[in-house]
Amino acid sequence: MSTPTETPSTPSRSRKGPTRSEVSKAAILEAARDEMAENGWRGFSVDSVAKRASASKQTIYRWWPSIGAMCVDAALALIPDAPDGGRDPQERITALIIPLEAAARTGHGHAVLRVALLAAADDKDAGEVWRAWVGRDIRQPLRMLLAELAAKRVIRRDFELDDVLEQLLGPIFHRLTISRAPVKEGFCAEQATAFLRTYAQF
Amino acid sequence: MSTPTETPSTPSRSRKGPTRSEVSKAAILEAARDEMAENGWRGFSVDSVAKRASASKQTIYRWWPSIGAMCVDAALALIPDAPDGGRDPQERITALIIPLEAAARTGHGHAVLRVALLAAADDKDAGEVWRAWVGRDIRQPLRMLLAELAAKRVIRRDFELDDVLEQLLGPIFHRLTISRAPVKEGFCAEQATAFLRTYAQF
Amino acid sequence: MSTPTETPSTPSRSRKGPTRSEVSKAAILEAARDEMAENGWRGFSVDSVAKRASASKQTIYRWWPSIGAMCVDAALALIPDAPDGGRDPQERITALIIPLEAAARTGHGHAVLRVALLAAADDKDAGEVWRAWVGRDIRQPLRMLLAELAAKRVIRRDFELDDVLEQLLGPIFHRLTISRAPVKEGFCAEQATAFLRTYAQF
Amino acid sequence: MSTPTETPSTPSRSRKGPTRSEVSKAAILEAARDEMAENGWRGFSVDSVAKRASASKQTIYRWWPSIGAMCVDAALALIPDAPDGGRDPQERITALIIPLEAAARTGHGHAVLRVALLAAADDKDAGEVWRAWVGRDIRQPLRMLLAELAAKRVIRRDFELDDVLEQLLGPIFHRLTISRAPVKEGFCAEQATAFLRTYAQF
DNA sequence: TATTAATCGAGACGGTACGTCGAGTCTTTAC
DNA sequence: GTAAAGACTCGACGTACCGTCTCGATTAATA
Repeated sequence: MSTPTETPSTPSRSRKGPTRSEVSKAAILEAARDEMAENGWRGFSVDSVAKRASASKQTIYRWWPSIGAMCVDAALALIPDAPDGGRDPQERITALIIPLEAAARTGHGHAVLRVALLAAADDKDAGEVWRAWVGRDIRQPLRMLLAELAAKRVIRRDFELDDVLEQLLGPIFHRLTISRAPVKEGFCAEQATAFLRTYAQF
Repeated sequence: MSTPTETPSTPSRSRKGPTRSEVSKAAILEAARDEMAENGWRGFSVDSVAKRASASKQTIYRWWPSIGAMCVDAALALIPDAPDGGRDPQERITALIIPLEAAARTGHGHAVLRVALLAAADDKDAGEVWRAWVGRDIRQPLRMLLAELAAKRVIRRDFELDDVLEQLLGPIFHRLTISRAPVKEGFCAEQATAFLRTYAQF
Repeated sequence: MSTPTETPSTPSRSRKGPTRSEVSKAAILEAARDEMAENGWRGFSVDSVAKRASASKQTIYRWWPSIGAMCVDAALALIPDAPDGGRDPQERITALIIPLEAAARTGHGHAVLRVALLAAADDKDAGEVWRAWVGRDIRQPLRMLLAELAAKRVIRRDFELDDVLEQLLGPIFHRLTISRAPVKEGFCAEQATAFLRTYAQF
Repeated sequence: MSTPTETPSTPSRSRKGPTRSEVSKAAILEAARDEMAENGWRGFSVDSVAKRASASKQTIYRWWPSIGAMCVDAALALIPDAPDGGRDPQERITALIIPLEAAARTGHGHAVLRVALLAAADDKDAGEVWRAWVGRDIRQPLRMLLAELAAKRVIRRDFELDDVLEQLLGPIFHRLTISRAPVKEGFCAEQATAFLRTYAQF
């Protein structure tokens, strides 16, 4: 996992009354994933999630700013942490995006990720949650890595970080959403290879 | 345009009653594009389109199997025909995908294409319409072109057609949907260049 | 039958083209009766009648001012002519209303009459058609008969014709519509008897 | 009034969430009466009632099994309780049915009652609601009264309760629905008189 | 220990939209 | 000229959800 929503860093617990029920939260996210996989984004409904999780709609609206944000959260919970990449440039780039491949290859992860991407593209709040996660877990480490590779003259310097991000993520997103084809093992490694060939220092 | 909806193979007026009103069809697609740009995919409503087009919902459901299919049709009408590519391999590849760039750079084309992509990813019928268009206007010509380039030893032979398609289309789709950044002029040309570098014959 | 709508008395056949198709009319009324019996008044639809009769909706609207009027026509076609009443006052009164009883006791006549009454009560045109028929076939003969009976001192003179009509017709209409109980043989005779007892000359 | 809708046999607030909004209920019935008077039965629409009452359609369907049942409820709310009849047989019979006359003579009561009767005749649920009310407020007291009068030899014994009911109610229903004539004061008293003359013990 | 504030489930509420059906009109082809 | 076929706009159907609100029950810090 990657701590998608900020847990409020345990702020001294000053309020009266009961605190947030983590068991409710988990049940809601679990139910949300099932509903996402079954009904897609437009067919997704808060009522169904609440009923399936035996939760109240109010509880959902209390903790997420929009249902799209909840969908993204539910999907992010499926994405494992990035592994250590070793020393090889291709492996280090692959390591940044392979958690997505891993999530897409487990259970209904493919469908859940698809709906999360649709939510991020269609809903303001969901988009912010998604881009915040990508920024922290992929974009920022990628920026460091590319700077290092450029300094070592492994790759050229004339690239736009966001263009690279799109070339690395675009293909897998296309596969998850439009073509819906299964994500083969090694798919992300291929993208990393393609990137290095494209930007290789000649 | 690229004749998105099939013209009926029997052009001769054989049935009795009245025929499809082309005025209505145009008004509906126009209204659909406006609604798509304004409200996104989940916020898109048939009622609004019908009202804006002064059309009946029945008329919409009569001619499209689902609202998603109509959205894809509405977007496809924005995409111009592919230009002639000349002789240069990079230009010939670019020519296949540049109509998408052109559509994304005109008026509300960016938003309309985004919603069409979301519809294609979220709705079965819409996905079929979209993939049918891609298959005819991009995938099939691309297959021919790649076979020719491989025969001339410009590119390697060990590629999967669908992987290439995803590498060419994925980045622009990501930009249209997730990052929502404007599509710069020459964006598609860059993808073609990247592809040729990746698959260059060494 | 009682010639509910005026057939134009075979007027010289001067126009071109085919004249009104009597076979169409019969099919429409037959289909209408079936639909009335199956779906009631609020559930009755012109589309269904047209489809069942293999007729065009236009044909229906061409010949009846409203669907209610058509329903009343369809029901009136079920009502036989009044029999000759003989000399007995009770029998003569019974004879005026017994056609309704007869119609209500055949096939789906009960349901058809119910819907016709609902149409007559709910639709302006239907009401006029119904009241025209009642006026000609019941009210007018009843007026003559009551005048004769009053002259012979069989009944009192202080009655309102319309009150009498309501006392004679109200019970059978109530049975057809609200209670939906079967109309027993002799039901109308009982009403006639009750009327004579009520207005008997003492 | 006569408590048309069943008060729930469990008066104690046992369930969790909110209870039925009586404000909404009153607004809906009021709006329904207006719509009934304006548009009749076939022209009556739930959408219009909801809009006029500033209520949601869902709220209507939550509490009534059908729109017809709601129409009957709306009309029953106009009918006052039966007065005390005194000792005179004619007055005691009149007292049972005079609430209908009273309702029919106030404001748009005539039209509202008409539509309620049409609903009761055309819609299963509405018919049940109507017959339940008639059974409790008219038929049952009438049965007791007639038994008493028969025991006192005021009337004959050979009558069918439902036939009597039809003779008492049929005329006023005919007037409300088919003839649409105003209900004169004393109309119900006349029916009671007619009944007593008809069934008088000779 | 009692009070109090926040949480939770359940679900009613006013609304908007769904996809279908029907009304009444109009247009086209067949006879 | 009449009829079948059926497309058209418009409006209503009964259902599903949205996001908000209210209710009784529960839970934990405060008094």
